[in-house]
Amino acid sequence: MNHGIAIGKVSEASGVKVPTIRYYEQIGLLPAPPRTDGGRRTYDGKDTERLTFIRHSRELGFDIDEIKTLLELQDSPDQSCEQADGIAKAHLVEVRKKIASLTALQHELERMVEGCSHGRVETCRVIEILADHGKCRYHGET
Amino acid sequence: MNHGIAIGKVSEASGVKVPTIRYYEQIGLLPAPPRTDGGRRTYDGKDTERLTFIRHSRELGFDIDEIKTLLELQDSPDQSCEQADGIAKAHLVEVRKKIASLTALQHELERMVEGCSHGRVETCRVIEILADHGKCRYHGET
DNA sequence: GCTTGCTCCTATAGCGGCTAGAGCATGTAG
DNA sequence: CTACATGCTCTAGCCGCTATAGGAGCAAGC
Repeated sequence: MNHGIAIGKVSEASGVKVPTIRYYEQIGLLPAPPRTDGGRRTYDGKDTERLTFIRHSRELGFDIDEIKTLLELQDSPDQSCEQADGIAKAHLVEVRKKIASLTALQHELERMVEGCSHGRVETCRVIEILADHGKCRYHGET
Repeated sequence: MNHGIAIGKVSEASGVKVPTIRYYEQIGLLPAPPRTDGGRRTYDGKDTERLTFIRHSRELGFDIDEIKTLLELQDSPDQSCEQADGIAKAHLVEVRKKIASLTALQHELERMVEGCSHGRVETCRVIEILADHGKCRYHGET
């Protein structure tokens, strides 16, 4: 009888790399699964789902702590989804901020690159703007 | 006679924190300055400029290796600025990619949040999409 | 001179989220 | 039975800092 999915299979099915799965177990994001007599981890379908949830959440930029909360919420379906909503909304705000900041950064880089004389470093717009903060229009965060 | 600027002053002038300055020295981004008899670092105007250059470059998202190259270029003004140009251009490409990815992410998050019934977790769109990758339209990187 | 209190010093460890490598044990196909 | 893939643990490394501990230096006021 072959009960339980090996870590490699669960990795393939979920898209989470093997060492990352072990890391998630270590930090308590994924429960420690039962082991075979030989000491190998054996997973089931629930674990695969959980890992897929985690991977997807990470792709969407949620950090581990947020994912922990989201997973706990998923486990109690009768609770209000206010908290999940809140996490997503807060994250959306952060993403919008980052886009705004990166867009300003993009414009500044364009200005640098376009203004470049393609000559000697002495007259290079790129170096010039980096050296003199006053010549730069970007004052945000990356 | 008080020759040399103390690390605190250079920090204030450049906007780079004191431990970060020491860190930059450690990794060879900033040359080790002379010391007082008591063993304190003494900087000059050039160092302040260099640190400002570094800070500004970091704000624009360049990594330490790129900054090393840019600083070397700045020190040899007669060279062609092709390389500086290249670094800036490559970085611009990365920034544009990131913006595109974050914009897709933003839309997906909006869809999640807007679709939320604000009821129980069981019917929560946020949790639902995270659990089922197929329901998500975002398939990029953050 | 002496004390107060600020700045500075080194050295080490930690952050997040993994990833890589060493050196073994186990499971499986031919 | 043997080869080889896959698994195991443990440790260290990545980036760019930041924080903490435990001291030493130095200027100003008394």
